[in-house]
Amino acid sequence: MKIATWNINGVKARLDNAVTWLKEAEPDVVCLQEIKSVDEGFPRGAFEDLGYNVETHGQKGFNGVAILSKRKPDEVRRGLPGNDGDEHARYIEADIAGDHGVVTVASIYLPNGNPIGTEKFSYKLAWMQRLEAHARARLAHEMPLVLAGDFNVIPEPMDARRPDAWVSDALYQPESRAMWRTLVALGFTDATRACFPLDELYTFWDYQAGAWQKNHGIRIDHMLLSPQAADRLRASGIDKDVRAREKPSDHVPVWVELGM
DNA sequence: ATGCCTTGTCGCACAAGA
Repeated sequence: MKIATWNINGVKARLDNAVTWLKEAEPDVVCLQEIKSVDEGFPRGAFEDLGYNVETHGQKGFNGVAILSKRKPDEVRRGLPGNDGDEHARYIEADIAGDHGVVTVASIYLPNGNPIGTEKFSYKLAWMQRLEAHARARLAHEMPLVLAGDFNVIPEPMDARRPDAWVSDALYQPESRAMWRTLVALGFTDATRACFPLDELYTFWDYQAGAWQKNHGIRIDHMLLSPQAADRLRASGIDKDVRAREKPSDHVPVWVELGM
């Protein structure tokens, strides 16, 4: 089973790009972030024509997440538990059957948190604490679980071409990175890094200042595998070439192949 | 130091992104 995640930065603006990539990559499950659409406005027909079931958790104008799945999910849950007053659409998870068991897949759009020192940064850290609590509860089931998405965290210096350029950024703050480590230490495997321990891996290049041309990238899109999912890890990759196409997202797809 | 681009919005500039 191939599972992918991609922050597409606007599903309507990226529709042609997304269809092209889906036909090439042929993932069984796709987690999307920043769909920037309400549920009713999501162009579901274009994805259904490719054989996908479409589950969205959208909102107007910004944020919004979705899960596309070749097999119809057994169950779908929307929103990250822990704060009923949180209006941001940043979390959706689905139980999806493979040929050998069920995997729970979450599409995550973790808050950016900039600028630091504001309520945006405290919202990010609070959201990460809620994610940790939810992940801890899910791990207790001891089932295959994949947390996939735009985590908006640069885990290590090697995950940025120019780490010094990010020292004042919410993505690279000690608190953000510590929360990331706490989450991973619950028992997750960072799939892409596990497959390529020493490689230069980036998933985002800013639109501005020629970041792509200068390879001024960062790795912030991640796939965390529970022990039961990690046992089945066959391969992982980053579809970097998507960034060089016409009208690209500033993020590129990341994927894992699980033997299930 | 700031903006650099891009998307979406009851657009005609601005918020949000990272």
